[in-house]
Amino acid sequence: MTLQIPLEHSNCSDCPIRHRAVCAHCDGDELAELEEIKYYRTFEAGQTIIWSGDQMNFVGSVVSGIASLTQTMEDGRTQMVGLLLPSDFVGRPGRESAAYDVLATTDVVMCCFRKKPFEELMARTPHIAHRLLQMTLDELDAAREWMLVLGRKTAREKIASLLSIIARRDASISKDRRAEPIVFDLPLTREAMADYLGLTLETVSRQMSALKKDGVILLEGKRHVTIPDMGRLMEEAGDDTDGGFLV
Amino acid sequence: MTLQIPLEHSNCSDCPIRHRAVCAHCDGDELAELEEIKYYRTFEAGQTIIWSGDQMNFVGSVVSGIASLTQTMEDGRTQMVGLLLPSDFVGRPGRESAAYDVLATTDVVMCCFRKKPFEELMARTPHIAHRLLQMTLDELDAAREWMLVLGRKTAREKIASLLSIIARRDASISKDRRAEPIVFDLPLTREAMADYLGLTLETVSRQMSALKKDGVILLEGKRHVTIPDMGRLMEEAGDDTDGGFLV
DNA sequence: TCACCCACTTGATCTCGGTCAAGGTATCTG
DNA sequence: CAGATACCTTGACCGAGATCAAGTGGGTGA
Repeated sequence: MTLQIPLEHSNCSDCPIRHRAVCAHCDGDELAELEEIKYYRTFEAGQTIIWSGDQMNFVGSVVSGIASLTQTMEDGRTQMVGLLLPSDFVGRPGRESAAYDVLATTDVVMCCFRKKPFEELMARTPHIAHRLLQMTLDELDAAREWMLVLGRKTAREKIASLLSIIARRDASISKDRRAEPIVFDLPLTREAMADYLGLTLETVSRQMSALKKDGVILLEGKRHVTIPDMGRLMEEAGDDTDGGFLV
Repeated sequence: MTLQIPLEHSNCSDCPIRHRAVCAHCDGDELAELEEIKYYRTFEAGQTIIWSGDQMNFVGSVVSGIASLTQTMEDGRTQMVGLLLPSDFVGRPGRESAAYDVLATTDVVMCCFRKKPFEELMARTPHIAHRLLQMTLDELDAAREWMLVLGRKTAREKIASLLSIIARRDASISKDRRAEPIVFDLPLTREAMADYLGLTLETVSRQMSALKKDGVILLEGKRHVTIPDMGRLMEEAGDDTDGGFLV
């Protein structure tokens, strides 16, 4: 999903974008400049961070918590079009207004930069622009993989795909040994999963139960997931078995 | 979908990317350099232009014809994840291999640039990098709009959405008067439409017939479409009535 | 002119996931 | 502790779209 900074690198700063955009080619002036235009904001679970169509006066990245980009039709049908995990970037340099609602799915801390100065810095600093292009291309890849999920996969495959995406992101942070079970807490409600996958929450619930019954996943409570065999999960997702690990 | 250069500007050159990437801030040296690394390739309808996973040694843009980015699962289910119309850009600066199959839906002429020199030029030329970032953001927006279509719209709404996207692109090239009927030839087979929308070709056919019966569209033969009332079509698509024209 | 092909249409039937409805469980509050 | 609330599960039923199966029509080549 979108973008990710290995957390062990965040000692570079408590703000991921500094590492991603700047530290790779560290430059004291740029760091100082970023520091000046930087500020933090916190949001509670369920709060709307940005309304679609609003003027956007900042860009930034998620420090902790989960946010989502969602689109809503007049009759209330909603589709999540982006999932923002810690270290993901928010905002569109060069665009004045937001294209989607950004919702805090859990409590969220964001590190923000005032947009105008950030853009000016970007214009003067080729490697920041380059970094941003790479990040955007990553997001585009993620969106397109997601389109295959939405358009062609069954409900069971959709759930397996989502679990494997989350598991992969979690696992790659801690370790990439493939054989051992992967354990994590689901950061999404059943409803958020449904909005992600184009399903209803009832179907999500049923398929979670089915995957549990079949031993593909283990569930403790409603959110704590153990994946005993990642290969098995990826078969269920309809991906080739180890594609995700080779990316 | 994706990107578009008004065709009346193409007198700047027969190759769209020169206009998009360069001419806005014309510079003789850059133009000469692009000219050197440029070449044309033609493909027949049905041919695969690029295989997913292949080494990509060029970037470029579509001069004429329609190409599509598609993903295929092992069992043959396929989903189109990008539709490339004339003037759209192909390729991922900074990536070595292709992420999707690129198929020629009709006969296609591409204008290509050898990738290595193009990237070098890009590194030296901020406004090309900037242009590319804007194009990629546009594609990301298109992909996310498409995700709403795939995840939450009914078959009828999906067809109406596709027709309105194609009509809008066609219409904006010639004129943007809203009241008059819009006429165009569908560049896609029913099967390609199905792959675009996550449907079967039978469902596409049925919904086309239904829209015709209800007077939302007029059909002469199988491909020639007239849209008497664009607002009506957009209502059927579930979009707000004039959103598309305000973009 | 006929045979063939390809893209498309239409019909009959089936099925997956949506809808509606009832319960369950954990946490918080008065 | 009772009641409220938010989140989740499960069951019964239904319908939109998939699947399977003919059939149509226009274009091409022998």
